[in-house]
Amino acid sequence: MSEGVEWAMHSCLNLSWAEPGEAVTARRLAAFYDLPPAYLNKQLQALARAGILSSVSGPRGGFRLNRAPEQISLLDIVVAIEGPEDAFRCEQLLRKGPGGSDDVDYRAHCVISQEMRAAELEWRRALAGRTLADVRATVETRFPHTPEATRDRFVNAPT
Amino acid sequence: MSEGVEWAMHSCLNLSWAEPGEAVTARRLAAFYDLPPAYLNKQLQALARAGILSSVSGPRGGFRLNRAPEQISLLDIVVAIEGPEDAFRCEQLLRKGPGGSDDVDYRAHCVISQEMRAAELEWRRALAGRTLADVRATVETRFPHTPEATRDRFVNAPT
DNA sequence: TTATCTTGGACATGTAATATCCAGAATATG
DNA sequence: CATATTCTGGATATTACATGTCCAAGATAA
Ligand code: SF4
Ligand code: SF4
Repeated sequence: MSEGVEWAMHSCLNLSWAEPGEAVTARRLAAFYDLPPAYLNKQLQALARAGILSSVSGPRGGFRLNRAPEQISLLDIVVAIEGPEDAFRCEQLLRKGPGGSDDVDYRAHCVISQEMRAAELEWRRALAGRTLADVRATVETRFPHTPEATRDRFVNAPT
Repeated sequence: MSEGVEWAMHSCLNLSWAEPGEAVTARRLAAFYDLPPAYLNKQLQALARAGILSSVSGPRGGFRLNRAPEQISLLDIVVAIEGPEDAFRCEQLLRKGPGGSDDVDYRAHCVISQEMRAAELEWRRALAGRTLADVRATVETRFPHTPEATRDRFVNAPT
């Protein structure tokens, strides 16, 4: 899994603590963890294309959450960055095996493929059941100062 | 996930149909799906190191299953090839965040990390619950000629 | 009008997966 | 014993992809 998923998770979480209606620059989000701004910007664009963030050009522009944190599942974020493909790659080996044919889609019949897909489905189900709001609530319970500290950092950006 | 997982799954499955006590050459296993023999050999070595296969040097040597198919879970195979690391990489971003410290292991505290780990645990649980014997039984039900065809291919190797 | 900021493409870099090769060790067979 | 076979493991090459940078164009607040 690409590192961008972790960046996206943290950026979305931080955005959920921004002042309502305020957009945050890619530069400021990157400065938060000393990440490469241009590259993080690409991840934010992907989140925007997925409808998780909305973007605003120009001065006072930046990114903000496009939905309520209750409506953003962790799976949404993962899929926005990683794409919808399964991690297990079925290259349809059976086509080259005995009695294999190019005309058959073995992904539909192959038992191995089905088992691997079933397992990934469990993974997706777990991620789909947790939202950004869940994560935010847990963090706020454990570290009550985090929302204020995050907003502070948005205002007094070091870079 | 690396392609070797798929190769390993198929090779273990094919080995489960070999004559009992008979070892199968890496070359023959590779010829099955026209895979690069030297590279597949590396995957088979990994399976052997993991105790899933046993290897025999010399003439009439090769690989065979080291345990009954009922004792080989799909997770065993995946871990043997991919390693035990989680797919989600926690780079401990919080260390560079506000109030971060190099002395703290944030993987233990971070909510994001915990959620991602919980999801992967579901994935592992699903894979650990299915064995090579399950897969083999399903294949034999759907395609009864497969065991015989596989043994045939072991004997009359094209390459 | 100007400075800011996103967009998206082009491009450079780095790293890991993929693939090949070879010398050495093990071993069945004659 | 001699030989052919096969695994072992390290070195190396190749390729694919993730990572990172840069720039020109468009949008917009002030
Ligand atoms: S058996 Fe399954 S995993 Fe293997 S090639 Fe066929 S569809 Fe793919
Ligand atoms: S919040 Fe979690 S995922 Fe992010 S850096 Fe900390 S431990 Fe890692």
